[in-house]
Amino acid sequence: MSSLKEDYSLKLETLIGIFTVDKGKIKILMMRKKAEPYKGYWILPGEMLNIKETLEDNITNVVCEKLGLPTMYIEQCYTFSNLNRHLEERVLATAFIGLIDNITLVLKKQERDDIELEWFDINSLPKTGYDHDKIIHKLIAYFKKRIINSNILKILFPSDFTLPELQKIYEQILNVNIDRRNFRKKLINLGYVVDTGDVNEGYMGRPAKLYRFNDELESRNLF
Amino acid sequence: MSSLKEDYSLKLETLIGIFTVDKGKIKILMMRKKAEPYKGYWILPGEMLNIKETLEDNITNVVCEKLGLPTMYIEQCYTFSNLNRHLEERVLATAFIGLIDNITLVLKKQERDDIELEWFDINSLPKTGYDHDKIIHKLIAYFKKRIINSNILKILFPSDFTLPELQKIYEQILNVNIDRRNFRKKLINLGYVVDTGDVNEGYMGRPAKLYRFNDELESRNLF
DNA sequence: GCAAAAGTGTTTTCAATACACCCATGG
DNA sequence: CCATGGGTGTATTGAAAACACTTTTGC
Repeated sequence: MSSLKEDYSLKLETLIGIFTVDKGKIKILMMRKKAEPYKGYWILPGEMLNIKETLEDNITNVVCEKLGLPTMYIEQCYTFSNLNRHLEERVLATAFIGLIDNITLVLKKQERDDIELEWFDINSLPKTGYDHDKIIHKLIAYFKKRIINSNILKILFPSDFTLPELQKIYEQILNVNIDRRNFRKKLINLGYVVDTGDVNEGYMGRPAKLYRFNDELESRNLF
Repeated sequence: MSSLKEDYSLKLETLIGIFTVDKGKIKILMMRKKAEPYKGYWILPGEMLNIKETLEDNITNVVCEKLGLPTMYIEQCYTFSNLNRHLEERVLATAFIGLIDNITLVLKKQERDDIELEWFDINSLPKTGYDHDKIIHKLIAYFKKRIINSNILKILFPSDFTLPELQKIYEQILNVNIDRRNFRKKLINLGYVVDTGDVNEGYMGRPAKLYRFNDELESRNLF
């Protein structure tokens, strides 16, 4: 009977794909594994779930304590339960996405010696350990879907972004080209973005006007 | 050290909210609990996850073996990890939605003595055990969101449904009234539904034409 | 013939699309 | 002055929304 009871005893880890936007590119944060197995491979940050904490507390702790990042917007995405995820024991994984804007990220920047972190463009991912490749792709698909059918893009674009920047992100996510004039017309005429009156100087070409999202508008699908 | 190891050992159960549409109403299947705790209360069907199975295998098994229902469309929704979900031990729960059309359901109908099942209108739910009330509401919200931004409504409406039926579901989900003429125009003109040529006789009033979804059309948000 | 429920058409408004030239800055 | 990148306007098409009367059946 005690072996039967043992049959229901599992381990569960958390994993998080943290996304940001930098110079028109969507990036995800990965961590380099320092020990075997998969030494030198890149993995998603995460931690084994302790019996005394919730998944959400655990992942918040991973973000703030382990990674040294600011508190950020987090959503649960999926729980992976393949039998052979880990080599020695049965470990399930609940995966999250986290969103942080690049400005906050740079302000908070604090290097840590004990972990090696790097931001990868979601179109050129490194060699990953475990089943993280599969998980990352699910997280990216989830991220894209959420950008399209919610207004969480606001989180990645705090005040003072340019419309060409925003357009690049939509083009990557929808995998289409958008006409610049029609894009501007849509966002401005429908009241989604508001001109701040400032411009983005110091780059090549004509300076771009800076905008912010209009928080008073209810969310709806733009594309 | 062995107590530290114990700290990461958890139990995880599956739960499923099975949805169907019957006479223009959205229903969810619940099970009456036969033993303490929460004896006599209604709960979502589910099962403790065994160390040797995946979540998906487990929940498929719950549907087919435990409930005696046909194989159906299932999606994972969320993993709940509150500390006090169960009274005695720590049990997490991964919740799923299942969709089945009423025709298939009636054909497969097989009564079982050992479990008491009942379909509840999602607007008049019974008294539930554990934290299932919270879980059901999350499942309903997820279900509604998926109906809106995917084409899974097709699963609930196999060939030969009427447009007034379909409209009622949209009205419940969107919580708005839709003009009958505009509704028909949209679905028919955009090619989403196809007239089968048959009509729905034997009810009060003028018989309704029967339609089926056009499978060749790619999914998009209709509302 | 009446109650119940379903079917139908027109007009107006607004968003979607397609498309080409000018403007402001840095070097 | 030129290269780079950003900003702007118009015309056409198609869908969204508003709106009231007629048709078919069961009883």
